[in-house]
Amino acid sequence: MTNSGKGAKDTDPLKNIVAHAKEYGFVFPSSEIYDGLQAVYDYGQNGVELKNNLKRLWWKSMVQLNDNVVGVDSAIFMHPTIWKASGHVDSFNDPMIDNRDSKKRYRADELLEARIEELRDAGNENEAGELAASMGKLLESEDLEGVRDLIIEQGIVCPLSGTSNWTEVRQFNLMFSTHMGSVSEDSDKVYLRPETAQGIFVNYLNIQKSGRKKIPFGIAQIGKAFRNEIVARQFIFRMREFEQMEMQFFVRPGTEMDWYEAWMEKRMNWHVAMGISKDALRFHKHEKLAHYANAASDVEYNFPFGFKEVEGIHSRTDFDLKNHQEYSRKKISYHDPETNVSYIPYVVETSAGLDRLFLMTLCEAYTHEEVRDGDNVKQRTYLKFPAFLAPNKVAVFPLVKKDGLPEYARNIFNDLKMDHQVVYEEQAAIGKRYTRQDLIGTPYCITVDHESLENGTVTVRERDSMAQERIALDKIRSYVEEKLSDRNLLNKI
RNA sequence: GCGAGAGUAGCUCAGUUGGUAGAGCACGACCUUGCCAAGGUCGGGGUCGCGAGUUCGAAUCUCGUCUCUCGCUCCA
Repeated sequence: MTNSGKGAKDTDPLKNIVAHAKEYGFVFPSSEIYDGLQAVYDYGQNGVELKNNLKRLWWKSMVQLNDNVVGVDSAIFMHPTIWKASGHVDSFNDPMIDNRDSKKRYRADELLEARIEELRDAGNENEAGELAASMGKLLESEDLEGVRDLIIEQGIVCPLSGTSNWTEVRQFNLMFSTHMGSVSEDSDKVYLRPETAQGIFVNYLNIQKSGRKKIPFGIAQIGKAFRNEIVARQFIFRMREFEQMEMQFFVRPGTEMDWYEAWMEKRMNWHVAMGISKDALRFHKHEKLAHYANAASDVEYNFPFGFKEVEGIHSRTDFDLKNHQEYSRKKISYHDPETNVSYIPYVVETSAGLDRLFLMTLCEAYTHEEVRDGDNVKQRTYLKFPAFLAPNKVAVFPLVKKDGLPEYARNIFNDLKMDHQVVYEEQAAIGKRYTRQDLIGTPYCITVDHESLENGTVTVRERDSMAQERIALDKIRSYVEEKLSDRNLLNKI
């Protein structure tokens, strides 16, 4: 059935995955009955389970299994000055203007800057100064119409089309803002955080002191962040509201490159442990570094639309803590008992996009293959999640809906659901029920048949191989426990 | 935001030159079968993305609008 329909659907794997995600309760467009909201998505009944499992395994790997990493959960609203200290206020606000003929978009201030440079080169120092002054004034007062008038007045043309057929100037503010308090005034303006990292930095002192942490140590956080992207596309890859899983590791200056390398390796191992094939993963080293970093690499996954970033490992130096010390005027230095020296710690960050990990997991799991059944060739679609990530761990079926099999199966279901996310189903033929579970990636199906009533055994059917084995009733709980364990995998990271 | 394409049932799609909607699958009930989506009977579900206009009459023509896809653009 998946192969019917338009050719375009078959040649675009992402389309199949998006359709599958919606049809089987993983991801829905937000507010869909109101025609949706661009670049916002909701996680459905199966999606939320998968997402929670990813969070749990990240947290376990980062916090529970690292003696020197602790967690935090900071608020989304933060003091507005934090975003000045972090550099977001300056670099997330740009006035943009489009040329209608070339369809090219430019930063309005950069067009004027270029003009000022021209004037300077031509020796018109006075004119250049005047222009710079009026531009500064207009930008300061956010007079965007004035900026446009100035561009036209200066006869600035698009280098491509050579025309001055400009649209109006629009302010692209990548941070969402709202007002705190019921009276809207500029002084009450607060932002929805564009990253979770700052919530860690501003709590550094609290945690270091209350937890008596010694460097090196890390603080981990999972939480929502918001960016008003100009264009948000590619399903849940780039959303306006997204969830980050970040860890900031505080180290002695000069040791940051060792930690940077160590965390790169650890994080890559984690992705592999989550069932992602090594061939589909790679590091991308940043050549052009952001203002805060002295080294940066991305973990990239080979999505249907190419290798794209899923996690960044950045050496952030002391940029953030130093700026917070300056803006807050609170001393943020650490006295190192080993070296007897005080310093502002350096930071190595691991920053994963949870929604991107979700999409990566889904892409990796989505399997469509042809299965021989005698002379027939059948299509089979299933989600090959590792068992510990699957939304539902086990499905319990009675082979038929009579002869006391449903009651027997329900007892097993009621027992297993105390420890795991388990589903029970008795509708439709057994084969159809197996297929339904394949489509949402349930790794094990337990079926109660007539033999169960006689000798107290049930069949366990494994999703990928479709192979069945008989298990005694009193062994089921430990059997499932062992199959779902992440112990051996996380141990190796 | 610009350009191009698209929007009919949960999904995939029909719907002929305008005459107020169909199929398959899915879903529900009952019967039958009983280990890999394929039996039978019956049934629920759509103001054809939304809003105007033309017309006696619009899923179909026109305009606007929203959403999606692709390409530009942007991307800590």
